[in-house]
Parts: sequence; C-alpha cells; structure tokens
Amino acid sequence: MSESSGGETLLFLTDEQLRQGIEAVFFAYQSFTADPDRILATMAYGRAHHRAIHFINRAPGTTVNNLLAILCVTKQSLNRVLRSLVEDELVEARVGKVDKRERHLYLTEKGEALERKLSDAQRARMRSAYRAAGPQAVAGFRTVLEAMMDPEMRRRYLSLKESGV
Amino acid sequence: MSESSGGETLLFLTDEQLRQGIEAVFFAYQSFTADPDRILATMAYGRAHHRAIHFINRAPGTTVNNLLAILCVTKQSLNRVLRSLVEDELVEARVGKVDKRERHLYLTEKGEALERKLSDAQRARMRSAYRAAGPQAVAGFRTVLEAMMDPEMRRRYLSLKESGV
DNA sequence: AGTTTAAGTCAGTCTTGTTGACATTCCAAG
DNA sequence: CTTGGAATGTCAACAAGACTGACTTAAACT
Repeated sequence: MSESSGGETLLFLTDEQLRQGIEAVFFAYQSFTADPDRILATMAYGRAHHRAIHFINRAPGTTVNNLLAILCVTKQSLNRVLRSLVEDELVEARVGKVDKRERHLYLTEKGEALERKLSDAQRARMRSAYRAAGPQAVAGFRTVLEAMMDPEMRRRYLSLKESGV
Repeated sequence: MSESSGGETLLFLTDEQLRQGIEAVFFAYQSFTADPDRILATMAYGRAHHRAIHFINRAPGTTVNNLLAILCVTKQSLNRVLRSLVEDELVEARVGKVDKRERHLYLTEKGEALERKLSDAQRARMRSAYRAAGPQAVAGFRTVLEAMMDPEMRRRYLSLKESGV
C-alpha cells in the first residue's frame, strides 16, 4: 500500500516484497483456474482439455507439434486429451494439404460452444479485476508478466498476441 | 505497447485484450513454476511439496487445517505430502499443547535449507522481472493480482502479507 | 534408397488430486 | 460423569494427467 506509485526506489526488491509477489501469483492463479475448473468438473474433462481447446481456438489450423511447443507437454500427454476431444466431436483434425503428415486442428461448433463457455467465465474474472485496478495497473500487470516469462515463452506469447491484432 | 500509460479509456476491456491477459498469466505461470520444478525433479519431490514447505516457512507452527485452507486441497492429499516431508526430516509435526488433536508444523534445518534453495530460484526470477518492469509496473501488477483473487483467498493473502511485515 | 520428420500408439511409472472408512481428541448436553 | 457429536488427522484405494521409453506408420527430404 505504501510503496504503490512511489518513485524509483529499489526498496520493493527486498526478499519480503518478492515473497509477497510470489504468493500473489500463487493465490491469483488459484482463483484464475477455479472458474473453468468448476465447469469442466461437470463433464469428463480437466484443465488439460481446456488448454488444448483454448489454443486451438486461438490459432485454428495449428498443428499438433505447434500445440506441443506452446503447452510444454509430451505428445503422449497431449494425444490422450486430443483423442477424447476428437471422439467427442469438439475438435476436428484435418490432414494437411501441403504436408500430409501434419494434422491441422480446428474446433467444431460444439467445441466453439464449450470454448465460449469456459472463456466467458475466465474473462469475466479478468474484466472485473481490470476494471477494479484501472488502466495503469493493467499496463503494469502485463509488463511484469511478460518480463517473468522465459524468452522462448515470451516469443510464443507475443506472436499469438500479434496474430490476434 | 500502445495502451501503456494511456488515459482512462476502457478500450483495454475488449475480449481480445482480456484473452491476452489470460494468456499472459498462463505463460508467466509456466515460467514461474519452472525453476523450482527443475530443482524438485532432482529429488523425489513435486510442486505439492514445495507449496507445503513454502507456507510452513511463512507461518511456522501453523496447523494442518490452516494449511489446508490456504492450499485448497483435501487433507488426505496434503497428508501424503506432509508424511514424506516428516519422514525425510524436512518438517517437524509437534502435537498441540492446548489441543492435542492439532499438529503444529515447523521446518527443520534441513527443511529450511531446501526452502531457501527453492525460493532463491523463484525470487531471482521475480527480482529480474520487477527490475525490468520498474516500480510503477510492479505496483500495478500486484493491484491486478489482488483484484483477481477470490475474496476468501485475498483475505488469506493479505493476512500473510501483514504477518510478514 | 535411406534418413528424417510428424503423428500416433502401447506400456509402465510418478505425482497429486479425489472419496471413503477409521482413530483420536475435545467439548458440551444430559 | 458420561456419552455423543464435532474436529483433527491417518490409512487405503482409485483416477487424472503428467512423464519416459520403445515402436509404427506415412510422408517428405536428400
């Protein structure tokens, strides 16, 4: 509260301040995932399905390999999730035209409906947090998050960001 | 970049902006946990052990029930983790003096050493992100994170924050 | 033709979450 | 004082979702 918009002091880099930042991330992430988790629990899906659906929606036609890089999981792990999504007709995997080895992933209408349901819940929380915090805080929020990312992750984040305008 | 320190516009509340916020949290959290995960992988421990160690260090003498509320898992789940930590002599569980049902949890020296190792790694990342982003961004970062938390979580976060000065 | 790459599969393990049953301790009402 | 209920913690079994390792198939590259 006291160090809020202060000058250029470096006092906020004490171990205690850093610890508080770590805990803030922990607690916020817990709430952040709680809304979609509640929805997913009512079906036979989990957080892994949500992640796949989110990024397929974000980059329709993306390949399996691409998704693996973003999610940072093994293909075996992703495959289990993808298989059930394809079986349940939430995701369509089309064979690549130029390279037939590749599978391009798309959400079906059913998949889009679930995506909307999940992201509506998550966006509602972000929206109210953003509104409560104000534009300046939001800018700072995103600056710090970007600075926290590993370079490789930041690269992927930024390229998604640009593709979405 | 363009919406950085801008005025009081509400343009940043478009779905696209909110989506970017969601993705930023996702990618940042991935990097955020990567450092301790790497250390833990070399021993027989996981993220759950880290969380327990972190909060026991933060509030020495805390009870199991207390920890459950913070971590939002079942007591059975926490108990497995706690048992292995006690067996390995990283944590000491003392029977409560006034209420013998309670176990008060403390880190041993060995436990403190691991806590330091883990949090050093995590703090290093936070420190460099904070430094790169600057004090104003950090203030905004924390404001938004607090606003994202469920009221109950925020209450717990704030009480830890105060206890640590 | 031989190698590499993309994707998928099968089997087995580990962590970490879950529920259900149970033991111990405390406390308060009869 | 005792007894029954609530709180605290433990044990056992199971499921999700991550992992590794070995392997197949098909297509592309050289």
